[in-house]
Amino acid sequence: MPKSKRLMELMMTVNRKRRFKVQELADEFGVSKRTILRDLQELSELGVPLYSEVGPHGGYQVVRERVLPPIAFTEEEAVAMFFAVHALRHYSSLPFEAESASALSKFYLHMPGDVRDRIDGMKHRVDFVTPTRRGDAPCLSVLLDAAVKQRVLLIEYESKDEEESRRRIQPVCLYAHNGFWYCNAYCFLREGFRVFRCDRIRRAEPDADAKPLDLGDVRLSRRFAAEPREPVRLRAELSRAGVQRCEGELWLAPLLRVREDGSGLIDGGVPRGELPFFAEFFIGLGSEARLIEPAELKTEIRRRLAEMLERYA
Amino acid sequence: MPKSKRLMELMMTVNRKRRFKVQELADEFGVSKRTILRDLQELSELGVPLYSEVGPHGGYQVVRERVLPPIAFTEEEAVAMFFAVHALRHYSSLPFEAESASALSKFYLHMPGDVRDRIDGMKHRVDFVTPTRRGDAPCLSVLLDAAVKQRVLLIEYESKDEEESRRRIQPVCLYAHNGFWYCNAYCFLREGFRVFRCDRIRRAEPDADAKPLDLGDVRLSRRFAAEPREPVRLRAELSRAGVQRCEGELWLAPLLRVREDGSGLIDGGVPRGELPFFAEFFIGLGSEARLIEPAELKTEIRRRLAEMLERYA
DNA sequence: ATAATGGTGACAGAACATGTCATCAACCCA
DNA sequence: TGGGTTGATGACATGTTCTGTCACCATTAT
Repeated sequence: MPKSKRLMELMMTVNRKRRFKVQELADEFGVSKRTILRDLQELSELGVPLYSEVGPHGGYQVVRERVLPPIAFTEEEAVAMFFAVHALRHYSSLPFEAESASALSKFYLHMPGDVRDRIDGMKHRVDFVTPTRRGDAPCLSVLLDAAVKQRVLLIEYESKDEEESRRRIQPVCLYAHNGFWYCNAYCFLREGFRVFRCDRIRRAEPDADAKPLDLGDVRLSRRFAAEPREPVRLRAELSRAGVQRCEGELWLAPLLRVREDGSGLIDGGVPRGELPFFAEFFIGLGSEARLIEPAELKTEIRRRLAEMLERYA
Repeated sequence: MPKSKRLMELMMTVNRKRRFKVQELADEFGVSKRTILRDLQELSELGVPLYSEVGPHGGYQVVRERVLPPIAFTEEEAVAMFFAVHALRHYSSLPFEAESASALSKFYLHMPGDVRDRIDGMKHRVDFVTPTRRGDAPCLSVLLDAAVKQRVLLIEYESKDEEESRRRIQPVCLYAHNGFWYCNAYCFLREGFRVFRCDRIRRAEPDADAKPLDLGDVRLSRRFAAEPREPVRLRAELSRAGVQRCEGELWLAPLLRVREDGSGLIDGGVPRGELPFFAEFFIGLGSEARLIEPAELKTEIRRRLAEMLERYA
């Protein structure tokens, strides 16, 4: 086998088995220990973070992150990666922030000057508008990791009404909406699914003792929702423009039905406690929505409208 | 020079000068033509898209995109790239869509199985909510390109009121907001800066004849705005919650002032034609905003509130 | 102490890369 | 048409690099 190919395969092998001995690889590749040693040194020079210990039970290790074999990207692909990461820059906290930065700087370093200019030019010409929020969400990575691996976390949460509580949760998924990060999770304290705002989670750490539930295929599906307490049936007709505005609201998705002609309707149970919120929401929709029930929501809306009329008198 | 190094340098050289002859490179690297030919063949096999023509004035070319020298990424960096691109998936049209996809598939191919699993797991666990809109914006790449290079485009635009028009524009910047793409541009027809919704731009092609203006440092700055026709002074007080909601609205940014305590005010000129829109907006803000002037906006708001009261009676 | 492990240097021989040459095939231009 | 330019390919001797072997050192767990 030519040396170049061997180096590639060596890199892959080394990444697969994170610990190994020189003799092992020598046998595997059918070359001498000496050659493997020389190869490993070259890999080191190429950036693979190798670490070795002598003595019995010693051996080589790939330290920290494993490395992918070198990949040749086209300039356009590199630009696309810049674009994608650039698009997210308004999110104050993101998982993988450091990693994106280091990946981009690798691209940047290997790029000829004119492509750099192109990218620098683009940075000022394109943007994704997202409301910038003050709140940092320091625990995002922990939450995401727990969601992927389905582990239980012990968190300190400061809820809307500023009560602080400690509870065990098992994250299901994370989503960013309107500048905030939210986490859908099973809450062992409330014994049901709840949504947490990530910037209100002060601390989060894995709870190794707690047994995770089998949440099977509960995932990102938007139909995921807590069973409301004291449910009230909400029904409303939406014009086409009304549908468009409602489609942007994640929490509304389970209730929303869109007809072929673009109009639609809202139908489903909502917790009675949320009625004030819905009042505001329907006022915002103006004449794009026609509320059918519940009557008490109509009353609330009338009350607010009257109040506003007075303010604007 | 060892062969491996020579191949690297050859790749860079070949990328710099997009057209070259074998003899040139042979002289430059101090090896024979035969060797260069063999090397070029290897580069080809490594994925560099080379194309050659025989005969006088023939020679080699790097076809289509140029290729970066192979870069070794860590697994975490690859995952970060997946994350960034995944975040954008709800945008139905994006510049560099194809390129992102091909870059990701390169990462994916070179990844050991467990990382693939991790990424596949993550895909269902994290999301960025953006309203999905129906309208495609087929011309995004052209617009972005024109913005970066400051070229004039000839576009067919279908404005709100469904009039179709052809006009020359010089794009300044692009931004995505709330699921739609917008393009700030100087409009030669209206002789001023205008904002175009990209999905309403049916066609766009470079107009080589037209002389671009020197728009110098007009860039993404949010303060960029057309001088309103028939300006009317708009003033309003905002509570803290009101400020938070207004911060999400790009078009409002030039008028918005935030105080230290989190409250704020809106102050500035707006076109009279936009008043109906503002009426709706202020109704949506409910009691989080207190409108000071203009009086005619107050009247309009009262009218709408009364109308809604009637609807909800 | 002993054995297991990594690390280094020297050197002959094996494997590979290179240069030279010959030949062919397109293609342009006069 | 013919001569010049350029790429493409094969053969082979030669030169360079890579590899295996061996000898030896250093470190450390048992």
